[in-house]
Amino acid sequence: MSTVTIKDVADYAGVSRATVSRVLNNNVTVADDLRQRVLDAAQMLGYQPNRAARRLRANVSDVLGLMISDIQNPYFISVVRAVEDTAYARRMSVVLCNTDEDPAKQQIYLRVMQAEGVAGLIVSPTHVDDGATLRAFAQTQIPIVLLDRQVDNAAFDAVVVDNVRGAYTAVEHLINLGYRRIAVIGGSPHLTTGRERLRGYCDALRAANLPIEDRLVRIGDFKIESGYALARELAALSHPPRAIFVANNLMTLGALRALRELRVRVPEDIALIGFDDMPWSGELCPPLTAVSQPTYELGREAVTLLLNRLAEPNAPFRTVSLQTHLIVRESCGALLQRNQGEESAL
Amino acid sequence: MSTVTIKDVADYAGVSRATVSRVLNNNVTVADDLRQRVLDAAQMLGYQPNRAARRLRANVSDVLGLMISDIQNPYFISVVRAVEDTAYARRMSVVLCNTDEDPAKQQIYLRVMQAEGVAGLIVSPTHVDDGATLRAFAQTQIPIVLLDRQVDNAAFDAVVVDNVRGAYTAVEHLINLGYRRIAVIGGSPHLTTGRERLRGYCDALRAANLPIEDRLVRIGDFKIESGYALARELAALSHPPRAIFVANNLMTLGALRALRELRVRVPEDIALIGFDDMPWSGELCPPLTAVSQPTYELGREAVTLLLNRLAEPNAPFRTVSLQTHLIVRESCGALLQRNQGEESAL
DNA sequence: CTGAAAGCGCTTACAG
DNA sequence: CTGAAAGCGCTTACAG
Repeated sequence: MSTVTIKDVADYAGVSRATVSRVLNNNVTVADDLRQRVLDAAQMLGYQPNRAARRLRANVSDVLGLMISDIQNPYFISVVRAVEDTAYARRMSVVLCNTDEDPAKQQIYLRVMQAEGVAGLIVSPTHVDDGATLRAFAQTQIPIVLLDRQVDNAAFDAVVVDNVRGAYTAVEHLINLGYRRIAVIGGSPHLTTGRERLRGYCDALRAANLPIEDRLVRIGDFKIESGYALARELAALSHPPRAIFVANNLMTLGALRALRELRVRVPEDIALIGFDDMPWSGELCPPLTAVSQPTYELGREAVTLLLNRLAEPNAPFRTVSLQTHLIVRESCGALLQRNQGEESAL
Repeated sequence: MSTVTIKDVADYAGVSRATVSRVLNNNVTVADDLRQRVLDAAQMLGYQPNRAARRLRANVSDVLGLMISDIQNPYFISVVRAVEDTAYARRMSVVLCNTDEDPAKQQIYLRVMQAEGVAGLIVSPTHVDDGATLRAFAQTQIPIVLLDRQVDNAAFDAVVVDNVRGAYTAVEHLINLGYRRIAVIGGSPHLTTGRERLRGYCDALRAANLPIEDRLVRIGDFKIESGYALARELAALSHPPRAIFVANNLMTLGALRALRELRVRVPEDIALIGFDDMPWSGELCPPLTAVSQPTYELGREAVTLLLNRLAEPNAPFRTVSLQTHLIVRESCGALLQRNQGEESAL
């Protein structure tokens, strides 16, 4: 298994290195017997073309860059898995980095990716203002596809979810259940996901002619701790909400912890719906009603967009928007037995 | 941001390309003024050495391969995060792949990693019998460090956890709580983790002079579904166990789901302790008592071992074994109020 | 259809 | 201490 090069294969097959290369990248016609000899030799010797050399010479790369903004988030895990699977099927590798929601780190990684010679980049940007940075990077001719979040003032291929509608549906569900005082724990306002899910919340209240109360609108940063802190604040209100819509999975986990500690019963005292489903959402306490994103499809679609872009560099940019769906379990109170009188008090 | 090469820097600084290279890899003395000119020029032009070229020529690589056996498992997420962080601090990138517990896929990825020219490899092997495969790979001079699992008949650097002791502690805890009929849902017997955690279970029972009952020993495959199926089987026994030790996080989640569906109360009817803690284990239903692994340290230590190996290729192989600790919450029944009479019936 | 040769962007003996 | 040159393993015009 010590390194066998194209020269070894050429010698073994009795042809030139050019011919070996041609056969293996089969873009051009090679006589059948030569082709066969080369294939046999490569097989025999266990030849594996050196990717670094290939990349250097041909400006052709088999590696995909994946820049995730928070690798601890279960949401992204599923995406990573999908990207990995899809890349594997195309015989590409993926180099992964975690920008940790930090624009500076993202900037550094962008340069690493360039130096690494990736064929293309899938990135969940750290900020709506990353447009300029990303556009500058795109000058290198390395295509970018945005994942999960969009960016202002710049056009890229993107795959996202219909956040407004997802949030709307969740809040509407609470309203239909009879809740009137519904709070929101929103996500980062410098992220499109944060903005859009908040919009969905507001739209749903307005559509039901319900007031939007300032004190019931709390903005966090999509991390566990902020969900925890904000849920505590809401529960401590003199006139606390009867339901909360939480804009992502991590904050939902934080909120659940806070309410547990406070001995606030979910859903009896306060109902909860979270954005993002997780494989174990049904085992949480209580089983979580959640807006489920098609994470696997998101990742797969991102790779597809990237590959299409590589094939057609000048095609118009395309945004693929996928729908979410609500999974109703117990935290929203849908299973609660209540009488009419009680309902009007929610 | 279009590509600037070493030639551009050399021209700009008025030196040869060799000098630029020397300054940037500062292994050799260069006159201070030249050095400064080069540094300025590089800074000025935003020079980023082409990694593919570097790898090709110098056989020096800045990329670490990370081969994970199940990227969906929250356990590995934390490890990935640690590896990523640590690599980043050393200015290295990581190329990730998911072998999906499949030896064939692992084999393919091994070749990809070689072609990719990684500096070294961190791998959680798919099977104790992967020794031969990995040893063959090691012929390429690319060092390997094993993570989480060991392999038979082959020596590598490795970072693992004391599984026997971790499992022992968990089962001992159950025994101390008064449980006598304790079942186990074990992991894959072709993995050292599966074997060792089972051993810990057996050791603890023996130490307490408790019998090991065949029907209370169920072996799964570390996936959710097997935890689910096996928990159902145990609960359906004519004389079901009063406590279960589950050998990993995913199977624990499956067991929780099964018991919920069966309306078996945890811990009142059957107590549960799982191997592996998760950030949201406290929010599960009920809050989970678990054997916590120092996942972040595991990942960090793996990178350290790899870097040491790169620096000293002939040092003796080293296995770093980290300790786990038990986090007591509610699923084990520690918080249950019981009287003496009841205890003797467990 | 096939081979000899140039060259991708680096690093590193080899001279001086 | 510094530069000219060779060469890492490929691919791709350029001839034939």
